[in-house]
Amino acid sequence: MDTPQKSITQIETPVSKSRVEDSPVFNYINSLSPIRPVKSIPNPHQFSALNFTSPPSVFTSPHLTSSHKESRFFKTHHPSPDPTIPVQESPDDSTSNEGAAAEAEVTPNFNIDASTEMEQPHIAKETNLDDLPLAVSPCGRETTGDLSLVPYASPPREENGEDDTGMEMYGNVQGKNETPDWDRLIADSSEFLIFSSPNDSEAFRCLMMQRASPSQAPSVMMPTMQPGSINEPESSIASPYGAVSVLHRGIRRRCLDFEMPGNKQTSSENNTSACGSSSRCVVPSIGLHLNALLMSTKDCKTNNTTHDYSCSEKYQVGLQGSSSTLQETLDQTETETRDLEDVPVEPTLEELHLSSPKKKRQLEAGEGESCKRCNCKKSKCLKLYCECFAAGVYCIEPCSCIDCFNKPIHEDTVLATRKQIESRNPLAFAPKVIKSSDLVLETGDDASKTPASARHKRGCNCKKSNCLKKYCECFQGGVGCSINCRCEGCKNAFGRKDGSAIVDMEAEQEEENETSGKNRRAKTQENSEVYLMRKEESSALPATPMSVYRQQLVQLKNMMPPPQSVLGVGSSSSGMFNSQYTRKLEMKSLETVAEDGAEEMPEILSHSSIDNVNAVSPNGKRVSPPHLDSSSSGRRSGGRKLILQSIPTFPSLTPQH
DNA sequence: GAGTTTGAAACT
DNA sequence: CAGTTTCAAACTC
Repeated sequence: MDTPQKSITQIETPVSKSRVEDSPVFNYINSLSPIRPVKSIPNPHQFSALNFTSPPSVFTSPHLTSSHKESRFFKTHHPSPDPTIPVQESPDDSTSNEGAAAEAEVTPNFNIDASTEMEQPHIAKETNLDDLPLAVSPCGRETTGDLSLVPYASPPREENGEDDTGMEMYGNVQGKNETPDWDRLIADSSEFLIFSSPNDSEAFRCLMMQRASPSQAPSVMMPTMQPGSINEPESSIASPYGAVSVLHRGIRRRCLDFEMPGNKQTSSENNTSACGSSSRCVVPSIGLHLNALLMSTKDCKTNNTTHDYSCSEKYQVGLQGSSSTLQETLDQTETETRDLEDVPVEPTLEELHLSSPKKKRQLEAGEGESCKRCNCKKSKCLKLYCECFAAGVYCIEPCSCIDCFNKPIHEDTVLATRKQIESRNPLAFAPKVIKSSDLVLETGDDASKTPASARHKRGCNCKKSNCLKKYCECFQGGVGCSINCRCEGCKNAFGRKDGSAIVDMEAEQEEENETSGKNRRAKTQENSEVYLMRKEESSALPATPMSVYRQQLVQLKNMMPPPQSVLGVGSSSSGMFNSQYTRKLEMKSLETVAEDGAEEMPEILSHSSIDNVNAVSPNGKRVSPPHLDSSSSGRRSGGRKLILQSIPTFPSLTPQH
């Protein structure tokens, strides 16, 4: 509004002056004076570009650092939004209409430029700012690299707007209005700033776009979003920054992605629909999604109407963003995969979620007892003795614990205790079962040498159970014993310490011999479950959530779904992923990827290779290719194949629907 | 459901 | 790091 007036005035002014003074010199001067700004403008643009490339101090300060580093925690997101908002708001405030218009105008130009630079022309089609750069996002992961950058974002704009259109515009403006240009410039600059500094904004938007796409968003978004109703503001705000983090880290990205979309576009829809329709309202919270998931799945199942929400809310302890992410990712992935593949994989969800021993127990006990949980009496549920606590979940009604402090009410205590425990043992809450590839990286080759690809983190110490009962964590986790184990008389059906085959017939026979008919039968089931669990776990741990979950889903689908579900002992822990642990895994995964040359293939392969002892190289470094495994063990072959298939499909997951 | 067994977690 | 104690799950009856 102001700008037009100003421009008019300015334009007129020179004329009036010229009339008054008539002297050509004055005219020139006057004319020049207005021109100056115009000329200056181009410079400023460049300047701005430069400045923007390196996030301007003003803008930068707010979003910048925190976003990346804190990406894990949703909380982090909060700060970010503020910066962006103010920037955008400022223009809007001054000229709400103009600001919007300016953005709209800018974007198109930007799009064009972006398209050229970004290489994605189609993006331009999308009118929304978010869409433009983000459109690139489809790239999703790769986007990170591309988007990365601040530099990128800023320059394009400058070039685009300023060089071609921008200059022209300004030129035109000069003729018409000078001031308006400034306003635009400011607005543009603000936008630039926003985009550039956070870069993520683009990525974020990409994510948003992908997720947001009406078709997709709902399913995926739902879980995260729902809680959003409560957290909406946060999520929405956080999203952008989250996006950044997301870009950098797959897991978080997705989380962020999911969040993001919900926030912006579908938030309203999703929120309502999600929360309302899907019972699941996962608390945005932070962590302990596993439980939430578990709870949600089970409890929800038991009580359809029920509030997953309550469950999730109750149960999830905001321990770690990463973990939460995983969980969310799982849910989302599941939903997505379902949608995509149309295969009814209901069991999958359960299975996935059931990873924790508790769940197993629950299942074993019967679904009626679905909520059965810990029974702590002296630990106050603040020690790893407590399965709930160990799983990062709050205790709930079904728990028969006494003097329980593992409740939302005592969140502070829980977190503090958790921290303490983590300080003592950073991996205390990490999944107990780790896939061999990871182990290889971590421990060296030993682990890999052992029969199963997945291994217990620390190894068991069984002396009387022969690693044939759930007393044994390895057995419970469905993984074979490894060199790390100090067990005596190991007869682990999934793989002996000495390296015997995992689920070999021999092992089964031995088990059979040892166990009575009933027990045997139960065991076989158990084993199968454990087996599946183990796979899931092993895969899940290191791999990015998406890939893992995908694999799991595929496996589950293909593999005859065990009656109940695979309870992943490790899964519980997996839910707990520590940030550190997650980092490690990520790092490892990256390494593996580098080796293999494929991003997620390595992980998958490793997972697939679980069964093959032989597959593992003597060094234990790399696992043999999946096909070998398939040939080796008939049972799993299906799973492996599936896994392989899953890999390719993986990428598609995000965007679809 | 009570009691026993077991091995991890915690402590020293 | 090793030994001991504590703890709660797993198991048995």
